[in-house]
Formats: sequence, C-alpha cells, structure tokens
Amino acid sequence: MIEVKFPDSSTRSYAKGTTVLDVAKDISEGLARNVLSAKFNNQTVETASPLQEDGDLQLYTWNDTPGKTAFWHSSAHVLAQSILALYPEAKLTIGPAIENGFYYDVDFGSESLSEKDLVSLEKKFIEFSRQKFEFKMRAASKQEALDFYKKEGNPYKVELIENLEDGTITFCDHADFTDLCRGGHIPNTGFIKAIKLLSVAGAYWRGDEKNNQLTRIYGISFPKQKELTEYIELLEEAKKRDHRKLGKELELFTFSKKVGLGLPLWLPKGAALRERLEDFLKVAQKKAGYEQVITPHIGSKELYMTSGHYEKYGEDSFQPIETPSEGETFLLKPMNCPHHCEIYNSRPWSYKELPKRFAEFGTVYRYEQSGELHGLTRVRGFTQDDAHIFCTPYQLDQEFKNVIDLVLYVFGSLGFDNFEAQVSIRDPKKPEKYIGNTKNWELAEAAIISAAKEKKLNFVIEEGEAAFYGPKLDFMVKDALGRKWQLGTIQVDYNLPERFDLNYKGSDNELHRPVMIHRAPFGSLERFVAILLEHTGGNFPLWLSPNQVSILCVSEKHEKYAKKVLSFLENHEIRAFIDNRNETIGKKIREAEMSKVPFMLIIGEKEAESDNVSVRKHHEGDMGVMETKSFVEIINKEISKSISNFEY
RNA sequence: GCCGAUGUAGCUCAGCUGGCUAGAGCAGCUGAUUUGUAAUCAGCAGGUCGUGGGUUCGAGUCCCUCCAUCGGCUCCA
Repeated sequence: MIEVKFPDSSTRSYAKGTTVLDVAKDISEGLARNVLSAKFNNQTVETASPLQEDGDLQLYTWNDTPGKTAFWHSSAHVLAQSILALYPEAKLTIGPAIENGFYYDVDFGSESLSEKDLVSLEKKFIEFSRQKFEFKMRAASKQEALDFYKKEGNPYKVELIENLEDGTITFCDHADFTDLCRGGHIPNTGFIKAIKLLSVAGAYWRGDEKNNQLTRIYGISFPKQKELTEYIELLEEAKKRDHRKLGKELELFTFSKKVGLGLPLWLPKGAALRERLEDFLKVAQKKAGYEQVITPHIGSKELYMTSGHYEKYGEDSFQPIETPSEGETFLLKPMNCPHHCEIYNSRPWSYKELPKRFAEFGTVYRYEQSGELHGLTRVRGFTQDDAHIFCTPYQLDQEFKNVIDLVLYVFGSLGFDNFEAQVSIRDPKKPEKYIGNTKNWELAEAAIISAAKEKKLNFVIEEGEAAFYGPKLDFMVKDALGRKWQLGTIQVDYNLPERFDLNYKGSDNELHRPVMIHRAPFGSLERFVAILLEHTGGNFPLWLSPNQVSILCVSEKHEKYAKKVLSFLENHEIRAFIDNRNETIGKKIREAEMSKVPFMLIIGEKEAESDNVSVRKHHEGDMGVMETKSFVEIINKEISKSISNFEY
C-alpha cells in the first residue's frame, strides 16, 4: 500500500500501482471526469500514471493553469497528427502550450500554408479528437529516438534529441501518431470539444533569423463549444480597445505616409493629454530633486563613437547627416544619454554636489525594421521621459530605490497595478553582445536585484535581455490583447561614465568615477499613451481628460449663458468646451457620450433663468440641476480623488 | 527584414462565379427647423476601387510587381 497526501493535507491509502485517474475516481466520479493533469511529488505525471510510492498528489482541472497547459499541450499533439494526415511530407518541429492556447512549428518544405487551409485542419482535428485516443507515454533510448526520426527524415527532431541526455527521452503515442515529448497530457483526445486555429505565421527554427523559417500554426481549444464562442467574443471586445482605433476616434493622433512611417502626429487633443502627463511627471520629479535640461535633436558622429552606440547600431539606424563642411557628420539622436553625459562634463563636480539628476522629455529617432512598426507602441520617432542620475557608488542603492518609488507612483496614479517587473541581465553565453568589464556588470546586476528585492517587487529575471551597456529593471504592462510591452525602465550603467571620462572630486581630494542611472517611468510618451488607451478604453482619469466638460446648449439662444458658465469653469482650471451647433440636444448628448467626455452640462431656458447647470455624467446619465459652483466642487473632488501627490 | 492575411468616398462597410455612368450609412456642405438628456428633415457634393504592369472585346472583380496596414517571427540603444 502507498499513502497519498492531498493539498488539503488529507491522506488516503491505495494499492501500489493505482493510477492517478483511479485516485480521482475514488474521490468522486465528477472529479474523475474533469481531471486533466496531475503533479505527484511536484513532478508532472500522466493521469494514467501508476503511483508507486508515498507522496503528495495534486489534481488539476480546466480551472487550474496546469490543467489548461496539459489540455493545450495535448491539443498540439492532435494538431500535429492532423497536419501529418493532410500533409504527409511536413516535418514537425516543436509545439508547446502557451498562455492562451498552443502552436506547432512545421516545415512544409516548398509547400506554403495559408489561413484558408486551417479550416480543413480544424475538421481533421475534430475528427481525431472525437475518437478519444488515449495518450500513452513511452521511454526510448537516445539511439532508438534518433533512428526513428532519421528514418522519417526529420532533421529538426534529430537536432532536438542530440541535445538530450540518454535515459531522459520519452515519446507520446496516441492513435498511430508518435511525438517526442516530455509528458503532461489529458487522458484522451475526447476532452477537446472545440478548436479554433487562429493564424499562420512564419517563425525561425530555434528563434534564430539565420535558420530556416518554419510555418507556425496558432490555435486554441476548449472542453466546451460555449467557451470557444466566449473566447472569440473576448477577442472582439479587446479589438474595440485597440489604441489605434481609439486614437482615431478620439482624435488623439494620426500618421501620414508623406511625413514618414512610424512618425506619429499628435492632434490637439492628444497633445493636450500628453502635456498633462508631462506636467504631472515634472511636478513629481521636481520634488524628487531632478533638474530639467534641454538638448538638441542631433549630435556629432563622434559623440556616438564615444558612447559605443555608433558601433552597435550605426549601420541599422537613420544614416548620418552630412553638412557643407567636408567630413562633418551628425546623427539624429537615438537616445539622450550621451548629451546628458556632456552636460555633466561641462564643469567639475564635488562629491558634495552629487547626485545630479538631469531630466529631459527627449525626442529620439530609431530606424525600427518596417515589420516592427505598431501604432504608437513601436515607432521611429518618440519622446522618452528620460533622466540620467550621476551619483557616487555609495549613493547608487538609495538612488535606485528612489527611482523605483517614482515609477510605482506613476504607475499607481494611472491605474497600472497589473505590471510585471523584469530584471534583464546579460546572456553569459554571448559576451560579445556587451561592452564593459565583468566586474562592473556583476556590480550593476547585484545592485538591481537587491533594490528590487528590498522594494518587494514581484520580479522575474530574464537572461540575455540586458541593454548592451548594462542591466535593466523593466516594468512590463499588457495591452488589450495580452501582449507585454516595456513601459518604465531603470538601468544601471558603469560604462558610459568610463567612456565619457566622467568624474567627481571625492572627500579624499582624488578624482572618482560616478555611476549613472538611466531611467524613464513612462518609457516613452507614445507607448505609454497607447497602453493607457487600451487599459481605459479611452475613459481617461478625469485629471487627464483632454476635455473634462462639454457645455451643450439646448438651442443657439443659450450661447450667452453657456459662455458665462465656460469662463466660470475655466477660472477654476477646468477644461471645457461649448457645443452650440444647430442640432438637437439629443444629438449633442449622443456625440458627447461617444467622445467619452466625463461631464456634460445641459444649458437651456431653465438653467439660464435660474443661473444653474444641468449635469450629466458620462455613461451614468442625468445627475440633476445644481449651481455651477456646486458642480465645480463635485468635479474638483473627483479630480483630486483620481490623483495623489508624490511623497518624497 | 521574413511568413500569412487585408487594402473600394474622411470613417464603417456592400459590390455573387469579370459585363452598361461603382452603392449605402455616418461625417461634410446648403436650406428648413431653435430643439430638454444617446441620431430632426430635405437637397447637394464626395471615389482614376493602394501603386505599377499584364491577361481579356471588357478588370473593383483574374495574374504578377511594389507600397501600406493587420496577426506573428526576428529585432528593440
């Protein structure tokens, strides 16, 4: 007999060799019908696995992440089976479960697959899944595994197996289909009731541009048809929050082919919004001891030779600007740090004066690959809310933590509570990607990790994601479709101070090297506004709304009183706008609602006579008649509710 | 840059398997109306169907090139 312990600490005894599914059945028939996956002693096991020893057992259903993972992983097997059934010459590579669904990367050789072909694959998929094939794991020696795929003529699987240890290799069989697999399946294919193959995309083998490009098929599957329908509806809803769509509807920004790809044009309302954000950050930064600086949009090539950026990005960027003067070249600035280094270098510093914190809303230009451009989130000209802190090594830790506080304040004020902190460090296998000595890298990485820990950030460490000159702490936020974007970033840099020969006089009367922190809480105004739009659906916090109040005249006769109300609001720093067009009040309300103005004031005969306003709140409706003064109180109260002051 | 999809008026879309002057709603303009909490009525104007080429008696519709956009990959100082 063996003893099985459950997450609630209860235990039951079973005969040795009892399967996971049998245990589930013993608990309840319902559970047995729904169990998709399990962990035994913290190892993923099959539901058909016999238990041979005492241990902890966790059973997972569709409501658990591991349950979904097993479901989608198993779906990838069925997809692969369907692909081979319709395209026998296809070479399978890898097919994992992802956050929402799964994919399979396939080499179709000279054949090309298009989205139209997905329909027949879906049909095949359902045909197979209905047959309730059981998934069965089987161990194989490295030689057997290699022979199998060599015989099939699949170089990808051969390459995968060559990198595996003999004795750890397993296959999964279902029906007549076999795949190299680590395990973690649902009991049989019959659990998959609904499937949608979402898209076809190119993907490089092992993620390397130099390798063959494979065809990636994305899909998602569900245990119930209804859940698939709901998922598709969810995607439709998310599309409505697309910042590109909202940006157009709310007249915030636009693009022009004539101006150039990826070069956003901010319309008046968008510019107002952006300036609000800048002012908001300036206030907080002033409190935190930053000083604004202003630098030009170009810099000599020599500047970027010194910084190392030219060597790294010169070829792939906007090309140098020549002048009438022979041999004189400038570059559009792709970042602000070299300019700020030269500001620091403009005079000698004493340790008593540090840290120096130079801030600038600096517009930079980067030649992103054409396939990378994406609305406002990936552009070729954008403005960073940049600042560079020059401090002594002893001040680094405190400065870094202060910046974390500032970023958290910014995110908190705008409702981004669902971010992920990411510590990006070197890829130790590719030292050629980075500049600077190992000791400084180690110092910088340690400084970031300890600050993140001390600030109790819930962070992940990503190897190989560092900038070429230093490690970073990035704040990642998801867009409407769940794609992660880097917004805030804080970077520790020992390299630029070296390259620009920055120094300060220490208490020992010797010159010392300062440490530099690069940081941008928004990241870029463009991307930040984009993500903010997707999060709020265009319903911005009141303090940010480009237009806070629309004054709607019942008829053109009431314009005079409307103007009086407008100037009263403006005197109280409220942004308002009069709509006195020759249209019905119903139409004006409708348009104000659609443009998401937070408040509407209806001005007619009654209001003009009694010196009142009739208030309507966006999405909520009529709030009744009141004195203009009381309305100002209400709106100011709401504004102060939606924003707090930065405490430093 | 690579793979796949898409590209018709300012916007959202219709236009079947190629066939007469390419349609609608909204927005715009003109006029009437002076309006009470999500669309007043009427009229007018607006498109070399992304670009260039080809097939055809005939192309918005079929084929090719390029461009842009969208979904991915790669990249992201």
